[in-house]
Amino acid sequence: MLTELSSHISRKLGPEIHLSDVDLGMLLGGQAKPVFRSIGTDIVSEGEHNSHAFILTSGWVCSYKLLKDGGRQIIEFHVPGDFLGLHGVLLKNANYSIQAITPVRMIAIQVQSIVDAIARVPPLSEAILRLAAREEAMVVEHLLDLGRRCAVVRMAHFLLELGTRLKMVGLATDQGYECPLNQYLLADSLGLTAVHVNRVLRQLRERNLLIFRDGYVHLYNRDGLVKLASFDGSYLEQADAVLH
Amino acid sequence: MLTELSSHISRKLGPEIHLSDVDLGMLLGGQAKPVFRSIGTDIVSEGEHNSHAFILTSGWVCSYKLLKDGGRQIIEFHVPGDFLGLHGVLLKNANYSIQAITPVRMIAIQVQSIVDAIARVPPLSEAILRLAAREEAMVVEHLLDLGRRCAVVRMAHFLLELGTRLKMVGLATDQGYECPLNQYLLADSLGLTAVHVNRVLRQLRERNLLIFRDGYVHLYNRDGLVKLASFDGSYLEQADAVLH
DNA sequence: CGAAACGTTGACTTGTTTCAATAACTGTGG
DNA sequence: CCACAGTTATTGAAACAAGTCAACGTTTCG
Repeated sequence: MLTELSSHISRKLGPEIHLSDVDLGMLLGGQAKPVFRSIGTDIVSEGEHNSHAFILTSGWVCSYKLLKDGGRQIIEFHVPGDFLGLHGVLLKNANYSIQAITPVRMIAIQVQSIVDAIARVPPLSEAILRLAAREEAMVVEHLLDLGRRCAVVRMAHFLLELGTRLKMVGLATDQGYECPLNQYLLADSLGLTAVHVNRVLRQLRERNLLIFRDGYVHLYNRDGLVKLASFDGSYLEQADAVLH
Repeated sequence: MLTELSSHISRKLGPEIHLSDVDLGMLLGGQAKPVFRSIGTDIVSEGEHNSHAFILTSGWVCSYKLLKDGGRQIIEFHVPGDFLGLHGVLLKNANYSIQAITPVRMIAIQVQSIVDAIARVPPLSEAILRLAAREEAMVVEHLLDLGRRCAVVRMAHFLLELGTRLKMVGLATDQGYECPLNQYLLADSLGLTAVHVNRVLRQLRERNLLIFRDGYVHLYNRDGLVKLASFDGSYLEQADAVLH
């Protein structure tokens, strides 16, 4: 049990921070419950306070907010290895929801374990702070997408970021990756309509940059995409670095 | 010295978390240096690692990112009482810059003090985690602005949020507040052009909702604005609440 | 087989940008 | 005290990106 968890956390925290099994035991409070959720299920609901955070071990989820007009904005997609729901623990009420978009397997971590661990295990408190910083760095990058990039560039940047994150956990290569997102999810994430997402994907295909078909993103011309999107993925890695 | 700092931190952390002067001393590592910056000066520069974080005691600053095409996206504006530059301390390299937009006075805090304090003072580590969570909540709200709201609603929501935050530190009333932002800064923040910002402000004025003139935001019809923008500022407050 | 979900395409509308010009205001040096 | 440059605000007209509405094709699954 600890071994599995250890591999996921270690992957996130990078080579410089090593948490002993004792530290992990502290985090878990002696129990690592695996939990399962089916497609469409809410893992965290906006407005509720949560008693658990999660480490995603398989499947994809998204964090999102609903708008008064019925619209939805997806904040981030999360892939295996990601730490979920910390905001629902740290804030009195979660300010956004998290939903499974494929069948999902996670490890649940009790709030009290987290609080105790932060207080008692210095390397862990640093590690969790860094996760929070990295999380914000990703949201900030997403914000740039919406504020200052046109739809085609936005899509290219988004799919490159996703590929980079998946590669970090062994779920992608430079050539491409499996991706369970449909055009409605992409639209909600990029602040576009599904119709326009379709047109944008066609454009990228016709320009021989990438092909997104049958749940697979094929990065046909990765260099061209990187150039088009001015993509620099260093913000994804630096959070795992040492403090000095 | 400690008294001044204490009032600012306490205001941020809310009534439920009390940091003793001993805790604050730990945070400061025995020295609270006041520092000053003039308009346009960068306080944190993207790509650099920082040795200090700051508490803003007077003036306004903004965090932003520059784009390859010369454009700029402002991530947040910060007002007195705000904690700045934590990302430049926690990450190996800051992933966005921070700049003074008025003359600014801050208190500098050494990295090592923060690290030590997190390790040694449990309530402080919780407090800083909450600040991080609140910070992300604000960025998330901003993301909604850009992704799913039209320009007029975006502006209304933005100015209401700003008013709410300023009121929390005694710099605004329900009627309005002093605001040193020009239309170029607003444009960079909202992902619009300055020209369109001008038109949007005119529209809000002609609808008798608010008047933004001569550095003062007059919330002429606050209820109308709240309705227009579906504004709910609870995400600004909840981060300061107790854990249970 | 039929229904539901997802993808694709076209025609039209709308919000926002771009370009351009002018006005008001601020601070500076002669 | 005025002339001047630099910054900010304002407005109009044309161009463009993305949204909306609508229809149809394709796949999946019970």
